[in-house]
Amino acid sequence: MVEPGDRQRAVTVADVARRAGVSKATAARALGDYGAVSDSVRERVQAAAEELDYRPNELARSMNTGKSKTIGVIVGDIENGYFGLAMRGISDTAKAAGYDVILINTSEDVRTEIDAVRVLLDKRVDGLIVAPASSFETGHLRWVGEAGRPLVLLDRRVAGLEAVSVEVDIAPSAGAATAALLDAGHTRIAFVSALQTEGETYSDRLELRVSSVTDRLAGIVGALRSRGIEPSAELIRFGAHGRDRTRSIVEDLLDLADPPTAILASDSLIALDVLRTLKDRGLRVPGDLSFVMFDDFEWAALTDPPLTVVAQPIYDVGVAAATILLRRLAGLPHGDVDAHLPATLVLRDSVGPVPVRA
Amino acid sequence: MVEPGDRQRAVTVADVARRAGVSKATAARALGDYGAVSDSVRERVQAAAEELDYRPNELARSMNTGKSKTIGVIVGDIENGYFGLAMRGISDTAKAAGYDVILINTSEDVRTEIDAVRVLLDKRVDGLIVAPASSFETGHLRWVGEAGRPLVLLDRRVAGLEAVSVEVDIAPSAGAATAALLDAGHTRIAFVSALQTEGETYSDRLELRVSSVTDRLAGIVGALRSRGIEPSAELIRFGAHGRDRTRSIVEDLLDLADPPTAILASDSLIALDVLRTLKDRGLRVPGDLSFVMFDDFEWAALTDPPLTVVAQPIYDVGVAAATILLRRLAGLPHGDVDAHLPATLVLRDSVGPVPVRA
DNA sequence: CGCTATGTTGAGACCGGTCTCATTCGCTTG
DNA sequence: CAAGCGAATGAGACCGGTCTCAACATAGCG
Repeated sequence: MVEPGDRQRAVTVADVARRAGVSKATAARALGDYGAVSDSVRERVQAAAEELDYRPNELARSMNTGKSKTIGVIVGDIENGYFGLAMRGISDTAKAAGYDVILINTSEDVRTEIDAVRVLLDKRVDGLIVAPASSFETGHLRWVGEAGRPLVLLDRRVAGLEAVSVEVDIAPSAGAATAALLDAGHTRIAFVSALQTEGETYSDRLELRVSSVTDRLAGIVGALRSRGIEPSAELIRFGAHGRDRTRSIVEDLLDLADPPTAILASDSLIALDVLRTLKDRGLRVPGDLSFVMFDDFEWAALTDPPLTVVAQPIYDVGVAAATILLRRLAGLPHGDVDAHLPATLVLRDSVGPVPVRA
Repeated sequence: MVEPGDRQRAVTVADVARRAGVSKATAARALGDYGAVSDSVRERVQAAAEELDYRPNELARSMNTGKSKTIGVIVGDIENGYFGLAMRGISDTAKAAGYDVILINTSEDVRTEIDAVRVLLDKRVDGLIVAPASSFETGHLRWVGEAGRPLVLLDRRVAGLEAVSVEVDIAPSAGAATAALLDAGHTRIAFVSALQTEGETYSDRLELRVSSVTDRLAGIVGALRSRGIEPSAELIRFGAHGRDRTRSIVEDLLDLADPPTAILASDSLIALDVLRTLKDRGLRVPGDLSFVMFDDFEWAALTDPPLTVVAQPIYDVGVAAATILLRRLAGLPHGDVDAHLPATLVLRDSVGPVPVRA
């Protein structure tokens, strides 16, 4: 069936037209069903296309329609179940609308993100979904609008940018998680995040690069203060990216003169490393330390002990982001307002009473 | 800086050429640094490009170079940590070589996979990495070669296809896991896989659609037979995709007249559902049942009990697949032979002695 | 001083589609 | 029966790059 020669040159409309005995323009019309074509010609052209196994070159098509039927997605780390699930939501939604997805991973590095935006724009994606690594350095995000393409922010918002963001309304649940800890008698509550800051420790003035972390902290600090507890800078830690760094932060926390009796982990990757460190130190949860993780995955109910978590509707965040982008691409109304999905506190067994000091 | 008018029309080489006072051809040469251009002109053109903030249209470039600097990846489910990690390996490797990645998810559905191949080929990706949903229905995989593009198979092989595959050499470890179970005294060992078969139960004649499952089974059956145990069809179960189906399979297994005393889960998604079902039934691992999971993730060491697993170098599989593809694209030698990466059995606490029958 | 080798440059074809415009044809209508 | 109209079709421009080829300039050489 397939001759060795086939593989080189692709079949074009011109080939189909020649075979059907019509002009290129007519063949294109019959194939793309636009304009007027007589039934007989249409059939003849379609038959020719069939015989030649014609496949349109989407690149060429994109070039003069200006549309590529592709959306770009830029995230910090697909390996993180959070983005994996969101990606799935985006991907499913996009596919249903006939769009494809180009994924770029930034490792939460702004430089990489800048390159990614450039590349995707150069490739003429129709729109972009970005989980920005920084809400400060956002010049490249502006390029998207300047190129006339819609942008939807995932999980994080950026002030002063004409882009809709889809976020999880995490502060209330962060507050609820903290309240649960407070109710159990904890007052020394630590928070560990992967976010990189410029070596600064927490204070009211500290502005964070990532809104989703800011929100977590706002919820936690709010709950603390409502019980008259002033957040302690030594218990709020950033820079826990990678196993080693997380480990040393946790070690550091445990070696404090007045160590925390509870830890909140900003995401599941950190949570795993924190738990592993605790385990290595022979500390039991919740016997020696209480623990809460942001994000819920199926394994969180199967750990020892099952983890109390702040569950986020991540898949739906992806779906919402893609839906808004797709609506904008279709010229449909989309509310033009940031979307907020609710998070919920799921109580399991990793929160317990404060241990009696030895 | 940015006028409202900017956003519509993109700056082209022609614009840059006009501004620099040279021809389009010369401007293109200066920008793409090919051909010969005098230093003065080069500088002038580059300055003009800078001022106009010129960005090349990659679509146009791709169209006549025939290269898109993009590779397509088709997997069953990115949500599955297995593919998530492999994707990360592919993505990292591709990016380092200046390639982008288009990802399509098939939900292990062959029809979707066929469409995906078509779409990606139409988009003129330079090469494809596919984890084929079926080793029987492979006509569409042939298209890739017919279109003159390299194809690398991920995790699964397909007979009679001119494509290199990158796999994990899983049979030996599957055998070792089974042997560990046998050593602990188990003889009723069940295997649960998500693979869809045509309603058939296991027999020697049953041919499976996915080689990685075939290999797991080969290792298991081999170990069993070497101890004189004939595999029992009622203990080898397929179709465990989705929580409900997995649950009913496990329930079914447990309700057998002679139920298994150990279960091997073909991947982490299934493992989670199996464990949850056991937990709901009030069964303890390894007290009541021993358990082994294929794939290792950080949480597997933190469950109750820590899981004995067959660890696979998944990230490296992704890296290897991308590396081979990239080498073929660069016209470099790549060995042209399937790559096999080793798996290892990691003993933790989910395997114990056979419980004494009540 | 004439001739060739080398380096620069511009004009324009080309990739494979889409789309505008002019032309031709058949049919209706006064 | 001629004018008028819409449908069908072909020719060719266009998208924004790459690349070939010819023209031209300068320099080196005998």
